[in-house]
Amino acid sequence: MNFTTRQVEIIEASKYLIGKKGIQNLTIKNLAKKMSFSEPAIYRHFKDKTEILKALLLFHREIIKSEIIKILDSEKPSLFKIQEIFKFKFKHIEKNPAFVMIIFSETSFQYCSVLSSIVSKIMEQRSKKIIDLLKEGQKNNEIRNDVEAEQLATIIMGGIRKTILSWKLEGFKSDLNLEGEKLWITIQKLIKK
Amino acid sequence: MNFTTRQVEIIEASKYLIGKKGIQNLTIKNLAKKMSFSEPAIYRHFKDKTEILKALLLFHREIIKSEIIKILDSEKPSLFKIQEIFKFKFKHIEKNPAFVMIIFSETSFQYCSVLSSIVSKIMEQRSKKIIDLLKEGQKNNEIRNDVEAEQLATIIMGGIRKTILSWKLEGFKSDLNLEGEKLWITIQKLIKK
DNA sequence: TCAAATATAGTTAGTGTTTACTAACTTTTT
DNA sequence: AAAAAGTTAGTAAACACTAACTATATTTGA
Repeated sequence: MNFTTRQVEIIEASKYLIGKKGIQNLTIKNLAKKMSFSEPAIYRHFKDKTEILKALLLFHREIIKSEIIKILDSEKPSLFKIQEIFKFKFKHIEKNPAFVMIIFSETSFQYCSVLSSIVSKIMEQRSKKIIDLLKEGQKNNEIRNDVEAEQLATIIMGGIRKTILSWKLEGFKSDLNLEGEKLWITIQKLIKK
Repeated sequence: MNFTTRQVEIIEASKYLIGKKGIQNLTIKNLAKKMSFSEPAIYRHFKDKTEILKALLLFHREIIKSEIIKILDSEKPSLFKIQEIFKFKFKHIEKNPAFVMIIFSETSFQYCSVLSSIVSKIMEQRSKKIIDLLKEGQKNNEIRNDVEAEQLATIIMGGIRKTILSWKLEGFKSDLNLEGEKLWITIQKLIKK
Protein backbone atom coordinates (compact mmCIF):
# COMPACT_ATOMS: atom_id res chain seq x y z
CA MET A 1 0.00 0.00 0.00
CA ASN A 2 3.04 2.27 -0.23
CA PHE A 3 2.96 4.15 -3.49
CA THR A 4 5.69 6.30 -5.04
CA THR A 5 5.02 9.93 -5.92
CA ARG A 6 4.61 9.04 -9.58
CA GLN A 7 2.28 6.17 -8.76
CA VAL A 8 0.09 8.51 -6.75
CA GLU A 9 0.16 10.95 -9.66
CA ILE A 10 -0.95 8.18 -12.00
CA ILE A 11 -3.69 7.15 -9.58
CA GLU A 12 -4.89 10.77 -9.43
CA ALA A 13 -4.83 11.03 -13.22
CA SER A 14 -6.79 7.78 -13.48
CA LYS A 15 -9.33 9.13 -11.02
CA TYR A 16 -9.65 12.25 -13.12
CA LEU A 17 -10.17 10.31 -16.35
CA ILE A 18 -12.71 7.91 -14.83
CA GLY A 19 -14.52 10.81 -13.20
CA LYS A 20 -14.78 12.62 -16.49
CA LYS A 21 -16.10 9.92 -18.78
CA GLY A 22 -16.22 6.66 -16.87
CA ILE A 23 -14.08 3.57 -16.72
CA GLN A 24 -13.88 3.20 -20.49
CA ASN A 25 -12.16 6.57 -20.58
CA LEU A 26 -9.27 5.11 -18.64
CA THR A 27 -6.98 3.97 -21.44
CA ILE A 28 -3.20 3.90 -21.36
CA LYS A 29 -3.22 6.42 -24.19
CA ASN A 30 -5.40 8.90 -22.29
CA LEU A 31 -3.47 8.30 -19.12
CA ALA A 32 -0.17 9.01 -20.83
CA LYS A 33 -1.59 12.15 -22.40
CA LYS A 34 -2.89 13.39 -19.04
CA MET A 35 0.49 12.67 -17.45
CA SER A 36 2.17 14.35 -20.44
CA PHE A 37 4.48 11.53 -21.16
CA SER A 38 4.59 8.53 -23.42
CA GLU A 39 2.51 5.38 -23.04
CA PRO A 40 5.35 2.99 -22.19
CA ALA A 41 6.39 5.27 -19.34
CA ILE A 42 3.24 4.19 -17.51
CA TYR A 43 4.58 0.66 -17.46
CA ARG A 44 7.64 1.78 -15.52
CA HIS A 45 5.33 2.40 -12.58
CA PHE A 46 2.62 -0.24 -12.92
CA LYS A 47 2.90 -3.78 -14.27
CA ASP A 48 -0.38 -3.49 -16.17
CA LYS A 49 -3.68 -1.69 -16.29
CA THR A 50 -5.30 -3.94 -13.70
CA GLU A 51 -2.61 -2.95 -11.21
CA ILE A 52 -3.51 0.70 -11.74
CA LEU A 53 -7.18 0.05 -11.05
CA LYS A 54 -6.28 -2.10 -8.06
CA ALA A 55 -4.11 0.69 -6.67
CA LEU A 56 -6.89 3.18 -7.32
CA LEU A 57 -9.37 1.11 -5.33
CA LEU A 58 -7.00 0.44 -2.45
CA PHE A 59 -5.87 4.07 -2.28
CA HIS A 60 -9.48 5.17 -2.24
CA ARG A 61 -10.35 2.60 0.42
CA GLU A 62 -7.58 3.80 2.75
CA ILE A 63 -8.77 7.41 2.60
CA ILE A 64 -12.34 6.47 3.46
CA LYS A 65 -11.27 3.94 6.06
CA SER A 66 -9.18 6.37 8.08
CA GLU A 67 -12.01 8.88 8.10
CA ILE A 68 -14.54 6.30 9.25
CA ILE A 69 -12.24 4.99 11.98
CA LYS A 70 -11.95 8.55 13.30
CA ILE A 71 -15.74 8.71 13.53
CA LEU A 72 -16.06 5.27 15.13
CA ASP A 73 -13.42 6.00 17.76
CA SER A 74 -15.23 9.02 19.14
CA GLU A 75 -17.29 8.64 22.30
CA LYS A 76 -20.62 9.55 20.79
CA PRO A 77 -24.03 7.84 20.54
CA SER A 78 -24.37 5.27 17.75
CA LEU A 79 -27.02 7.26 15.95
CA PHE A 80 -24.72 10.26 15.92
CA LYS A 81 -21.91 8.16 14.52
CA ILE A 82 -24.14 6.88 11.74
CA GLN A 83 -25.10 10.46 10.98
CA GLU A 84 -21.43 11.43 10.82
CA ILE A 85 -20.66 8.60 8.39
CA PHE A 86 -23.70 9.64 6.39
CA LYS A 87 -22.58 13.26 6.21
CA PHE A 88 -19.02 12.29 5.37
CA LYS A 89 -20.11 10.13 2.44
CA PHE A 90 -22.06 12.90 0.79
CA LYS A 91 -19.43 15.52 1.49
CA HIS A 92 -16.73 13.28 0.10
CA ILE A 93 -18.64 12.55 -3.10
CA GLU A 94 -19.49 16.19 -3.63
CA LYS A 95 -15.82 17.07 -3.29
CA ASN A 96 -14.66 14.17 -5.50
CA PRO A 97 -17.31 13.58 -8.16
CA ALA A 98 -14.82 11.25 -9.79
CA PHE A 99 -15.52 8.70 -7.09
CA VAL A 100 -19.13 8.35 -8.15
CA MET A 101 -17.91 6.26 -11.04
CA ILE A 102 -15.83 4.13 -8.73
CA ILE A 103 -18.77 3.62 -6.39
CA PHE A 104 -20.84 2.32 -9.26
CA SER A 105 -18.02 0.33 -10.76
CA GLU A 106 -19.19 -3.13 -9.69
CA THR A 107 -20.52 -3.84 -13.15
CA SER A 108 -17.57 -2.31 -14.94
CA PHE A 109 -15.14 -4.51 -13.05
CA GLN A 110 -17.02 -7.76 -13.21
CA TYR A 111 -14.92 -8.99 -16.13
CA CYS A 112 -11.93 -8.98 -13.81
CA SER A 113 -12.22 -11.19 -10.74
CA VAL A 114 -9.35 -9.44 -8.95
CA LEU A 115 -11.05 -6.05 -9.14
CA SER A 116 -14.59 -7.22 -8.53
CA SER A 117 -13.53 -9.07 -5.40
CA ILE A 118 -11.84 -5.92 -4.08
CA VAL A 119 -15.01 -3.92 -4.71
CA SER A 120 -17.20 -6.52 -3.07
CA LYS A 121 -14.90 -6.75 -0.04
CA ILE A 122 -14.92 -2.98 0.43
CA MET A 123 -18.70 -2.95 0.30
CA GLU A 124 -18.96 -5.84 2.73
CA GLN A 125 -16.67 -4.16 5.25
CA ARG A 126 -18.62 -0.94 4.96
CA SER A 127 -21.90 -2.81 5.54
CA LYS A 128 -20.53 -4.58 8.56
CA LYS A 129 -19.55 -1.35 10.25
CA ILE A 130 -23.01 0.13 9.74
CA ILE A 131 -24.66 -3.05 11.00
CA ASP A 132 -22.48 -3.07 14.13
CA LEU A 133 -23.34 0.55 14.81
CA LEU A 134 -27.03 -0.14 14.35
CA LYS A 135 -26.89 -3.13 16.71
CA GLU A 136 -25.06 -1.03 19.27
CA GLY A 137 -27.74 1.62 18.90
CA GLN A 138 -30.45 -0.98 19.37
CA LYS A 139 -28.79 -2.22 22.54
CA ASN A 140 -28.55 1.32 23.92
CA ASN A 141 -32.18 1.96 23.05
CA GLU A 142 -31.34 4.69 20.57
CA ILE A 143 -32.63 2.74 17.59
CA ARG A 144 -35.87 0.77 17.33
CA ASN A 145 -35.31 -2.95 17.73
CA ASP A 146 -38.46 -4.32 16.16
CA VAL A 147 -36.54 -4.45 12.87
CA GLU A 148 -33.34 -6.24 11.97
CA ALA A 149 -30.13 -4.20 11.88
CA GLU A 150 -29.14 -5.92 8.60
CA GLN A 151 -32.27 -4.68 6.86
CA LEU A 152 -31.81 -1.18 8.26
CA ALA A 153 -28.26 -1.14 6.95
CA THR A 154 -29.51 -2.21 3.52
CA ILE A 155 -32.01 0.63 3.52
CA ILE A 156 -29.48 3.21 4.67
CA MET A 157 -26.76 2.20 2.24
CA GLY A 158 -29.26 1.68 -0.54
CA GLY A 159 -30.76 5.09 0.10
CA ILE A 160 -27.36 6.74 -0.04
CA ARG A 161 -26.48 4.96 -3.27
CA LYS A 162 -29.82 5.76 -4.86
CA THR A 163 -29.51 9.43 -3.96
CA ILE A 164 -26.03 9.63 -5.44
CA LEU A 165 -27.13 7.74 -8.56
CA SER A 166 -30.06 10.08 -9.17
CA TRP A 167 -27.77 13.05 -8.73
CA LYS A 168 -25.42 11.56 -11.31
CA LEU A 169 -28.18 10.71 -13.77
CA GLU A 170 -29.53 14.25 -13.51
CA GLY A 171 -26.12 15.53 -14.51
CA PHE A 172 -24.83 16.58 -11.05
CA LYS A 173 -27.23 19.51 -11.11
CA SER A 174 -28.87 19.35 -7.69
CA ASP A 175 -27.18 20.05 -4.36
CA LEU A 176 -26.03 16.62 -3.24
CA ASN A 177 -25.36 17.65 0.36
CA LEU A 178 -28.86 19.01 0.63
CA GLU A 179 -30.32 15.79 -0.79
CA GLY A 180 -28.22 13.90 1.73
CA GLU A 181 -29.54 15.98 4.61
CA LYS A 182 -33.14 15.46 3.51
CA LEU A 183 -32.54 11.73 3.31
CA TRP A 184 -30.96 11.68 6.73
CA ILE A 185 -33.91 13.46 8.33
CA THR A 186 -36.20 10.78 6.96
CA ILE A 187 -33.97 7.87 7.90
CA GLN A 188 -33.52 9.24 11.40
CA LYS A 189 -37.27 9.51 11.86
CA LEU A 190 -37.74 5.97 10.65
CA ILE A 191 -35.07 4.25 12.71
CA LYS A 192 -35.08 6.26 15.96
CA LYS A 193 -36.70 4.70 18.98
CA MET B 1 -41.32 -0.58 -30.63
CA ASN B 2 -42.40 -3.25 -33.13
CA PHE B 3 -39.65 -5.78 -33.55
CA THR B 4 -39.38 -8.57 -36.10
CA THR B 5 -38.98 -12.17 -34.98
CA ARG B 6 -35.27 -12.05 -35.74
CA GLN B 7 -34.86 -8.78 -33.88
CA VAL B 8 -36.47 -10.30 -30.81
CA GLU B 9 -34.19 -13.31 -31.17
CA ILE B 10 -31.18 -10.99 -31.31
CA ILE B 11 -32.46 -9.08 -28.27
CA GLU B 12 -32.84 -12.35 -26.38
CA ALA B 13 -29.36 -13.46 -27.39
CA SER B 14 -27.96 -10.09 -26.25
CA LYS B 15 -29.74 -10.48 -22.94
CA TYR B 16 -28.20 -13.91 -22.56
CA LEU B 17 -24.68 -12.68 -23.32
CA ILE B 18 -24.94 -9.68 -21.01
CA GLY B 19 -26.40 -11.85 -18.28
CA LYS B 20 -23.55 -14.30 -18.54
CA LYS B 21 -20.54 -12.01 -18.44
CA GLY B 22 -21.74 -8.42 -18.48
CA ILE B 23 -21.99 -5.71 -21.09
CA GLN B 24 -18.47 -6.24 -22.36
CA ASN B 25 -19.46 -9.76 -23.32
CA LEU B 26 -21.91 -8.31 -25.81
CA THR B 27 -19.81 -8.17 -28.97
CA ILE B 28 -21.03 -8.61 -32.52
CA LYS B 29 -18.81 -11.67 -32.75
CA ASN B 30 -20.34 -13.34 -29.68
CA LEU B 31 -23.79 -12.33 -30.78
CA ALA B 32 -23.31 -13.87 -34.22
CA LYS B 33 -21.94 -17.04 -32.65
CA LYS B 34 -24.90 -17.31 -30.29
CA MET B 35 -27.30 -16.72 -33.19
CA SER B 36 -25.32 -19.26 -35.25
CA PHE B 37 -24.86 -17.01 -38.18
CA SER B 38 -22.25 -14.65 -39.50
CA GLU B 39 -21.44 -11.23 -38.07
CA PRO B 40 -22.65 -9.14 -40.99
CA ALA B 41 -26.04 -10.85 -40.78
CA ILE B 42 -26.62 -8.95 -37.52
CA TYR B 43 -26.47 -5.72 -39.48
CA ARG B 44 -29.40 -6.83 -41.65
CA HIS B 45 -31.55 -6.42 -38.54
CA PHE B 46 -29.96 -3.58 -36.61
CA LYS B 47 -28.17 -0.52 -37.94
CA ASP B 48 -25.45 -0.74 -35.31
CA LYS B 49 -24.66 -2.03 -31.85
CA THR B 50 -26.22 0.94 -30.09
CA GLU B 51 -29.54 0.15 -31.78
CA ILE B 52 -29.39 -3.35 -30.33
CA LEU B 53 -28.82 -2.06 -26.81
CA LYS B 54 -31.52 0.55 -27.29
CA ALA B 55 -33.96 -2.16 -28.41
CA LEU B 56 -32.93 -4.29 -25.46
CA LEU B 57 -33.68 -1.50 -23.00
CA LEU B 58 -37.00 -0.57 -24.60
CA PHE B 59 -38.10 -4.20 -24.89
CA HIS B 60 -37.21 -4.72 -21.26
CA ARG B 61 -39.06 -1.57 -20.25
CA GLU B 62 -42.26 -2.65 -21.99
CA ILE B 63 -42.34 -6.00 -20.19
CA ILE B 64 -41.93 -4.38 -16.78
CA LYS B 65 -44.29 -1.54 -17.62
CA SER B 66 -47.20 -3.79 -18.56
CA GLU B 67 -46.78 -5.77 -15.37
CA ILE B 68 -46.69 -2.65 -13.22
CA ILE B 69 -49.74 -1.17 -14.94
CA LYS B 70 -51.63 -4.36 -14.11
CA ILE B 71 -50.75 -3.89 -10.45
CA LEU B 72 -51.62 -0.17 -10.45
CA ASP B 73 -54.99 -0.74 -12.11
CA SER B 74 -56.23 -3.09 -9.39
CA GLU B 75 -58.52 -1.72 -6.68
CA LYS B 76 -56.25 -2.40 -3.75
CA PRO B 77 -54.72 -0.26 -0.97
CA SER B 78 -51.59 1.67 -1.92
CA LEU B 79 -49.41 -0.22 0.51
CA PHE B 80 -50.54 -3.47 -1.03
CA LYS B 81 -49.74 -2.19 -4.51
CA ILE B 82 -46.26 -1.19 -3.41
CA GLN B 83 -45.84 -4.65 -1.94
CA GLU B 84 -46.92 -6.21 -5.24
CA ILE B 85 -44.43 -4.12 -7.20
CA PHE B 86 -41.80 -5.05 -4.64
CA LYS B 87 -42.52 -8.76 -4.99
CA PHE B 88 -42.65 -8.56 -8.77
CA LYS B 89 -39.24 -6.93 -8.98
CA PHE B 90 -37.52 -9.65 -6.98
CA LYS B 91 -39.38 -12.44 -8.72
CA HIS B 92 -38.54 -10.99 -12.09
CA ILE B 93 -34.85 -10.68 -11.30
CA GLU B 94 -34.67 -14.19 -9.85
CA LYS B 95 -36.24 -15.52 -13.05
CA ASN B 96 -34.05 -13.40 -15.35
CA PRO B 97 -30.66 -12.95 -13.68
CA ALA B 98 -29.53 -11.44 -16.95
CA PHE B 99 -31.44 -8.30 -16.09
CA VAL B 100 -29.29 -7.64 -13.05
CA MET B 101 -26.61 -6.44 -15.42
CA ILE B 102 -29.08 -4.19 -17.20
CA ILE B 103 -30.31 -2.76 -13.90
CA PHE B 104 -26.78 -1.80 -12.99
CA SER B 105 -25.90 -0.65 -16.46
CA GLU B 106 -25.98 3.10 -15.79
CA THR B 107 -22.20 3.23 -15.60
CA SER B 108 -21.69 0.90 -18.53
CA PHE B 109 -23.82 3.07 -20.77
CA GLN B 110 -22.59 6.45 -19.71
CA TYR B 111 -20.26 6.72 -22.69
CA CYS B 112 -23.32 6.74 -24.93
CA SER B 113 -25.74 9.58 -24.30
CA VAL B 114 -28.58 7.86 -26.17
CA LEU B 115 -28.44 4.81 -23.92
CA SER B 116 -27.79 6.60 -20.67
CA SER B 117 -30.73 8.92 -21.24
CA ILE B 118 -33.00 5.91 -21.82
CA VAL B 119 -31.77 4.33 -18.59
CA SER B 120 -32.27 7.52 -16.65
CA LYS B 121 -35.76 8.03 -18.06
CA ILE B 122 -36.79 4.49 -17.13
CA MET B 123 -35.56 5.01 -13.60
CA GLU B 124 -37.31 8.36 -13.31
CA GLN B 125 -40.63 6.92 -14.46
CA ARG B 126 -40.28 4.06 -12.03
CA SER B 127 -39.56 6.50 -9.18
CA LYS B 128 -42.53 8.64 -10.07
CA LYS B 129 -44.92 5.71 -9.86
CA ILE B 130 -43.67 4.72 -6.42
CA ILE B 131 -43.85 8.32 -5.19
CA ASP B 132 -47.44 8.64 -6.43
CA LEU B 133 -48.40 5.44 -4.67
CA LEU B 134 -46.75 6.60 -1.47
CA LYS B 135 -48.53 9.96 -1.61
CA GLU B 136 -51.83 8.19 -2.20
CA GLY B 137 -51.08 5.97 0.78
CA GLN B 138 -50.31 9.01 2.91
CA LYS B 139 -53.61 10.60 1.91
CA ASN B 140 -55.52 7.43 2.80
CA ASN B 141 -53.73 7.22 6.13
CA GLU B 142 -52.06 3.92 5.25
CA ILE B 143 -48.58 5.38 5.29
CA ARG B 144 -47.05 7.74 7.83
CA ASN B 145 -46.98 11.32 6.61
CA ASP B 146 -44.36 12.79 8.90
CA VAL B 147 -41.83 11.94 6.19
CA GLU B 148 -41.65 12.97 2.54
CA ALA B 149 -42.85 10.47 -0.05
CA GLU B 150 -39.81 11.26 -2.22
CA GLN B 151 -37.44 10.20 0.52
CA LEU B 152 -39.42 7.05 1.22
CA ALA B 153 -39.27 6.17 -2.49
CA THR B 154 -35.49 6.68 -2.42
CA ILE B 155 -35.20 4.34 0.53
CA ILE B 156 -37.45 1.70 -1.00
CA MET B 157 -35.80 1.72 -4.42
CA GLY B 158 -32.36 2.02 -2.90
CA GLY B 159 -33.06 -0.90 -0.60
CA ILE B 160 -34.19 -3.05 -3.51
CA ARG B 161 -31.13 -2.16 -5.55
CA LYS B 162 -28.76 -2.74 -2.66
CA THR B 163 -30.28 -6.15 -1.93
CA ILE B 164 -29.96 -7.21 -5.56
CA LEU B 165 -26.41 -5.87 -5.73
CA SER B 166 -25.33 -7.79 -2.63
CA TRP B 167 -26.90 -10.92 -4.05
CA LYS B 168 -24.95 -10.41 -7.27
CA LEU B 169 -21.65 -9.68 -5.50
CA GLU B 170 -22.04 -12.82 -3.39
CA GLY B 171 -22.35 -14.81 -6.60
CA PHE B 172 -26.13 -15.30 -6.68
CA LYS B 173 -25.82 -17.75 -3.81
CA SER B 174 -28.53 -16.60 -1.41
CA ASP B 175 -32.28 -16.84 -2.00
CA LEU B 176 -33.13 -13.48 -3.50
CA ASN B 177 -36.89 -13.81 -2.98
CA LEU B 178 -36.33 -14.51 0.70
CA GLU B 179 -34.05 -11.48 1.01
CA GLY B 180 -36.74 -9.45 -0.72
CA GLU B 181 -39.38 -10.63 1.74
CA LYS B 182 -37.19 -9.80 4.73
CA LEU B 183 -36.58 -6.33 3.31
CA TRP B 184 -40.28 -5.80 2.72
CA ILE B 185 -41.18 -6.74 6.30
CA THR B 186 -38.76 -4.07 7.53
CA ILE B 187 -39.87 -1.42 5.06
CA GLN B 188 -43.50 -2.07 5.85
CA LYS B 189 -42.86 -1.63 9.56
CA LEU B 190 -41.01 1.59 8.93
CA ILE B 191 -43.49 3.26 6.60
CA LYS B 192 -46.86 2.02 7.93
CA LYS B 193 -48.95 4.40 9.91
C1' DT C 1 35.83 14.18 -3.75
C1' DC C 2 34.79 12.98 -8.12
C1' DA C 3 34.44 10.16 -12.16
C1' DA C 4 32.74 5.58 -13.41
C1' DA C 5 29.03 2.22 -12.78
C1' DT C 6 24.48 1.44 -12.23
C1' DA C 7 19.73 1.92 -11.42
C1' DT C 8 15.79 4.65 -12.66
C1' DA C 9 12.72 6.82 -15.75
C1' DG C 10 11.94 8.36 -19.92
C1' DT C 11 11.84 7.89 -25.41
C1' DT C 12 10.49 6.01 -30.44
C1' DA C 13 8.63 2.64 -33.07
C1' DG C 14 6.21 -1.25 -33.35
C1' DT C 15 3.28 -5.85 -32.40
C1' DG C 16 -0.69 -8.68 -32.13
C1' DT C 17 -5.37 -8.78 -30.90
C1' DT C 18 -9.99 -7.25 -30.71
C1' DT C 19 -13.36 -4.28 -32.06
C1' DA C 20 -17.43 -2.51 -34.91
C1' DC C 21 -18.54 -2.33 -39.33
C1' DT C 22 -18.58 -2.76 -44.87
C1' DA C 23 -18.28 -4.19 -49.81
C1' DA C 24 -19.58 -7.43 -52.81
C1' DC C 25 -21.54 -11.63 -53.73
C1' DT C 26 -25.07 -15.64 -53.09
C1' DT C 27 -29.07 -17.92 -51.50
C1' DT C 28 -33.83 -17.91 -50.11
C1' DT C 29 -38.40 -16.10 -49.86
C1' DT C 30 -42.13 -13.47 -51.63
C1' DA D 1 -38.24 -10.35 -60.79
C1' DA D 2 -37.07 -8.42 -56.92
C1' DA D 3 -36.70 -7.89 -52.12
C1' DA D 4 -34.90 -9.95 -47.96
C1' DA D 5 -31.49 -12.40 -45.50
C1' DG D 6 -27.67 -14.74 -45.56
C1' DT D 7 -22.39 -15.52 -46.99
C1' DT D 8 -16.93 -14.66 -47.40
C1' DA D 9 -13.33 -11.66 -47.05
C1' DG D 10 -11.73 -7.71 -45.53
C1' DT D 11 -10.91 -2.72 -43.33
C1' DA D 12 -9.62 0.85 -40.16
C1' DA D 13 -9.28 2.11 -35.58
C1' DA D 14 -8.45 1.27 -30.78
C1' DC D 15 -6.54 -1.38 -27.50
C1' DA D 16 -2.89 -3.15 -24.02
C1' DC D 17 1.56 -4.00 -24.11
C1' DT D 18 6.87 -4.70 -25.60
C1' DA D 19 11.66 -4.32 -27.50
C1' DA D 20 15.32 -1.57 -27.77
C1' DC D 21 17.36 2.63 -27.08
C1' DT D 22 18.55 7.13 -24.36
C1' DA D 23 18.80 10.57 -20.86
C1' DT D 24 19.09 11.45 -16.03
C1' DA D 25 19.80 10.63 -11.18
C1' DT D 26 22.01 7.99 -7.63
C1' DT D 27 25.37 5.14 -5.70
C1' DT D 28 29.85 3.57 -5.17
C1' DG D 29 34.82 2.87 -5.08
C1' DA D 30 39.74 4.67 -5.62
